Amino acid sequence: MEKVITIKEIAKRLNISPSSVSRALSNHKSIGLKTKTDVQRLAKELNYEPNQTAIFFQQRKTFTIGVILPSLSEEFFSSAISGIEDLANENKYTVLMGQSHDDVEREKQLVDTMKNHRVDGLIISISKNTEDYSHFEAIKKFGIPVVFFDRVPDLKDIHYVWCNIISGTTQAYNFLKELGHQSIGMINGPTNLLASKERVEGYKNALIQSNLNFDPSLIVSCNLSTKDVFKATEELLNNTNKPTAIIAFNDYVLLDAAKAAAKMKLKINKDISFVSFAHLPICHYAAHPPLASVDQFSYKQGKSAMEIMLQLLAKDRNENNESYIKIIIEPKLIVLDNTID
Amino acid sequence: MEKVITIKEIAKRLNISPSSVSRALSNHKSIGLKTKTDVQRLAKELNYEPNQTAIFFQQRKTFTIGVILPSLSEEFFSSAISGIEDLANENKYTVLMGQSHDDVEREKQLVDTMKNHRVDGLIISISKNTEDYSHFEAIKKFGIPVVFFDRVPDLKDIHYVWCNIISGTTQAYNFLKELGHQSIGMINGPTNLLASKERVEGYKNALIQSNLNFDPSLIVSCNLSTKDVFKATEELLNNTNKPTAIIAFNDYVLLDAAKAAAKMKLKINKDISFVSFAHLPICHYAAHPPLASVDQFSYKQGKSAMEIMLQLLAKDRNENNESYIKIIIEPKLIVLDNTID
DNA sequence: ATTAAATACACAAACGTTTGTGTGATATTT
DNA sequence: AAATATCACACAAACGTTTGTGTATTTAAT
Repeated sequence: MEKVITIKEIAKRLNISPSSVSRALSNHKSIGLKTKTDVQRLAKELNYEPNQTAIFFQQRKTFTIGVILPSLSEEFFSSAISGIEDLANENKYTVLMGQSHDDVEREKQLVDTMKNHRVDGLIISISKNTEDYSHFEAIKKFGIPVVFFDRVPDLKDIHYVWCNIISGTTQAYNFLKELGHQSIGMINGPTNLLASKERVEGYKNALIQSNLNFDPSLIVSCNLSTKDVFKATEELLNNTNKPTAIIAFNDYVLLDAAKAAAKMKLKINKDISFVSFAHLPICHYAAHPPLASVDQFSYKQGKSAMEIMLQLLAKDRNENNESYIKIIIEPKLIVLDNTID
Repeated sequence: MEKVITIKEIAKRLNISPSSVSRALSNHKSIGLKTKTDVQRLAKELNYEPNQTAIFFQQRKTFTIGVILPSLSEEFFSSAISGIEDLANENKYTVLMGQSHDDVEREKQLVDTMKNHRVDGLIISISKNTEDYSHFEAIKKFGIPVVFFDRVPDLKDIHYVWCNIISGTTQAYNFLKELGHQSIGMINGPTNLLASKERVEGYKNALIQSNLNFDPSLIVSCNLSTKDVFKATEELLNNTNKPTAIIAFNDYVLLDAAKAAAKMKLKINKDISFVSFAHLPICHYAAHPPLASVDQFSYKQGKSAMEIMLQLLAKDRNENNESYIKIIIEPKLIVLDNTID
């Protein structure tokens, strides 16, 4: 544990002032060539490392982006954070990460921590139970820009990245319809999520396009837990208007739903077919893969969120930012090659 | 964007000194009751938030733990980081996260960033290609403790958490042997990884226990990519001493290996059986699940790494820490219930 | 030769907080 | 009543860096 080298120390050893050392290191023109090389040589020799905490403090900027998401174990989010991180790193930013685990209290506490750490910005995908948004207001008032992605609150005055679930669901529906399915069910997510609302909207849109009537019993909601998915699947399959195909909220839901269907002695892809959302790698290894999965481009969503953030960061803090940046990403239905290999 | 409230500002408004405000806020005994309540009331009213960057700087402590891992998309690591984060949060620490993507240069750069950010400690699972450890030496010299986990360099003078792969592999071998398998192959990972070396050791141990001879052709290495796994699988299955069971480096390798075997018209779990490592949830949904998977308790590994870190952080920085903490976690072979449902 | 401009540096303040020390005013002890 | 202890606060320094301003010395321009 050697003594940590500071600018002051270098200054003392060379008998010059700290300000000159600072300027020499940053190649300021007002420093003479000899002094410059002297300083730079000694700095390297002593293994000088600038104390970022001092710089952060002095510059009122931490080059840190807070990222809060529900859970990294969902591949969607781990992929999204990669998008954020990659772009962040390219721009000298680092990621301060926190998982809410869909716990509102923890989310609030994390926002608070981020605020105290003086992150330069916050990118967040909210917990599925979050309905009070005051903690975001608080951090915004503090001058820290907030960008939402994927799990976005239903508010007007926010920046966000959002995948066009409506069109994705319509695509999914039409895909199944063209395969000849007449009765198409849907296992949806928690009703308070915009993601769920838009799936319903996309579903209905497809019906309207085809001049079909809406049967509410074909859509069931669940809280995404395995148990609830099982229940939802059974409910759908026992429905009087029994679907021959189901649109699952995402790939995880699909896996459980297919399992449930198999347990009911149904042949997957024969008696009952599935389409889901996310298009995770697991689709290619699953016992019961979906016919297709709607790719929501998680990496791109993360990257886009960071793009918005960089724009906001470039802005003058005092500008009146009455405008909000919203990026809509078009999802893509990926038909899987399920030639069982 | 209101003016940010500082201690100085509060002091000015109350006509007292900043030091008194500071002490009042931290409930120092030398401050009178009236002043204390006055300060605390005004602080709340003005929405005062302590500037952590200033505190970090002043206290030479950031309450931030750097975590570098190869890739969050591997569930093993996303689970491990959850273990780290949970324990960190309980102790007022936050996680600064970075992914190396198995790129040595990026790993080095991340270590450097962490160093500059003055993280209080670094927890890392190294890239699979890392063979030069000088960047870790550098950050250690800087007084920042480093704890390794799972992907650990083969060095003596380090703190680490490590899963007893040797015993795990022996367990896996014996499990297959008791099922009657005579010729058991192994698809191993990159040879420079300790994880790979120990798998070989565990494999050999099992042989010795059973008084069997070692056939080197039954172990093939791969770089974990899908393509390489396919190649390795084919090599094993075309071997003159053809295995009836294969121990895969991990569940991802298993998925590709099973796919490769299926492509070769082999019946999984009949012509060829698998055991793997990690025991990811995907095992329960896979088209070709392994008979068993060795759980390496990733969450626990992460948590243990953070435990070591907390111990190191509690130590006096100037103590001579010639002792190194090593935690070995016993893995557990989980036999899967593959009654196809 | 005189003045102006450029060079190369030093000085000092500031960022917001914590903490050691100093100091009057009460309160307590003898 | 004098000496001492306690209280409640103010003052100042420090953490390491950046940056605006001041100032000798040198160089260039007239």
